[in-house]
Amino acid sequence: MYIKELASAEGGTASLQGWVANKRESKGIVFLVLRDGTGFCQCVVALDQVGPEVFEKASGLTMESSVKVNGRVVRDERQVGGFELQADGLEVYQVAEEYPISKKEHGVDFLMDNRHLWLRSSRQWAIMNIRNTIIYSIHRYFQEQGFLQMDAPIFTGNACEGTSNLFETDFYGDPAYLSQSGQLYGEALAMAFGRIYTFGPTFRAEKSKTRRHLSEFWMIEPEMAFYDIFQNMEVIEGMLHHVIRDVLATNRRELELIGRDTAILESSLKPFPRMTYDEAVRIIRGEQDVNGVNSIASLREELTAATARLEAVQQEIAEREAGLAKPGMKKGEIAFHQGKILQLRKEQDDLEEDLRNIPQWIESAENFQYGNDFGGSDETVLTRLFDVPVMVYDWPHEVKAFYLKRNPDDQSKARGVDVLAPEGYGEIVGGGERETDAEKLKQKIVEHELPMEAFEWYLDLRRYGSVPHSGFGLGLERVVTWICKLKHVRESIPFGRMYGRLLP
RNA sequence: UCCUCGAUAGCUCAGCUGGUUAGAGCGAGCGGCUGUUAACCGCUAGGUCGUUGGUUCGAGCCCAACUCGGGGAGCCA
Repeated sequence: MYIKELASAEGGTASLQGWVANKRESKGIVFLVLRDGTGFCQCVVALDQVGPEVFEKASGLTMESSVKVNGRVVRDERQVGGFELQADGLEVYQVAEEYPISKKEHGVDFLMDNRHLWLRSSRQWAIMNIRNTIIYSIHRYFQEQGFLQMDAPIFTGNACEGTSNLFETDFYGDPAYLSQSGQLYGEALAMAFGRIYTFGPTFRAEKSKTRRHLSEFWMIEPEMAFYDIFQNMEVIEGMLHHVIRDVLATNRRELELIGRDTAILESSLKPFPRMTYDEAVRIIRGEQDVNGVNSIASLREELTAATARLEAVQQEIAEREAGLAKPGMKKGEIAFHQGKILQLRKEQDDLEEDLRNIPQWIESAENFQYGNDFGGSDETVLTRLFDVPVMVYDWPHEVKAFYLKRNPDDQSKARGVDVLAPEGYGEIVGGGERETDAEKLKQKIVEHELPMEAFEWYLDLRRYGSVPHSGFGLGLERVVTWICKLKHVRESIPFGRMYGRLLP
């Protein structure tokens, strides 16, 4: 039986197999928190119930020891899953060696070195369950509408958008690259099957060390024949609504466990604001307000607030340290204050980071040059003003990919669309309507100095029955990161690959 | 590639303007306690202060280079 199914055995008996996630012990009673992958359940081993032999075994268990526990299923509202198991039998598979991950806090580097074990912790369990819901939800959304899931190759001979950030490998003596996008293949598939989506790994050899970059990540790339950019936006919004609704419906417990405030997720079920690049620029520069809020003014307010908070935090740290310096404090009290100080120092670090960042955001927002692509700070400045993802379309064609169609009414704009997640998460989707004219494409390929011969097959798509079509790419990990409100993408994927991280 | 912050016990951190035997909590081991939720209380063990070189009577602390890591810029999903 699995922990998830305990409700069906209430009042009866159950046999659980799993790992010891936590243990607390008193004379005559041992509390084992068992973890089996489907959930967590406290098992109570009482000396007078099981006898000295079994009790001795329970008492000798270490963290992450593997066991089988038989017992009575009792409802107990104090427990996470709502049930506990009152043991009458215990079988030990293995008494684990000293487990490196303790119940206290750890640093990122240590945890990443132990990622294979870190995944067992409740927070990671919750995140991975949400990731699973998101993946399943995306498949369901497209499958139910009749899209075909198709796979683009991972080895590619040509670069989709330039070669600078590609991983090069050896393909029987010829250079080959790991795919940085399946999009061009997606377009070929859409011309064959109408509406398709790819769902696969993508590789970017960017030496970026930021909280939103991975070298290997999973991308969903739908491509639809006969769709224009506005229909494309409908699909993006529909898909994200579907995903958010599914996560809210199936992962309430997990969201609570990781402390995710669901208010913004609920409000993201509203229609997403759609604005042109021009309008977004006016908002970033503070020339246009959003619901009465001005970007620059609100940044200034935040800067003031952060400065005041930092002073308060520093003062509290000083006070608590002074208190600790005095003799005669009880051990528990000392531990309490030390814990507080640790928390405050973390907050201090975060505030200091804000104080470094915000002035830069203000500067870059005030001096934003019309015609440029948005940087990370510009996205933050814009999305802070919304509680839903924002869709920005019609970008200056110079900053966007060669395959995007121009706005027929304004040739300076390309029909690309970026979806920017709120709360500072930035770009989660990039897409647009594709150029249909072979000659215009050729011209762009020349301008971008791309090897024409590698794109001949792509140009064929415009020679034989060219049609309007659109699509987009969704970064799975960025969506997981936003929905779970994680500080870093590395927690959104089982084994993240990024600059400086290849093991485990 | 650039900017910025950091590296002290198994883990998370403290260590004042350079000063003699480097501290705490957690974890581990032992003991105590029938209901705990990061349980609690007592005791014990545990350190070549990232590496190399320099300054100094004296370096965990100052300087330089390197290595590794955090955050950011660029680039992007």
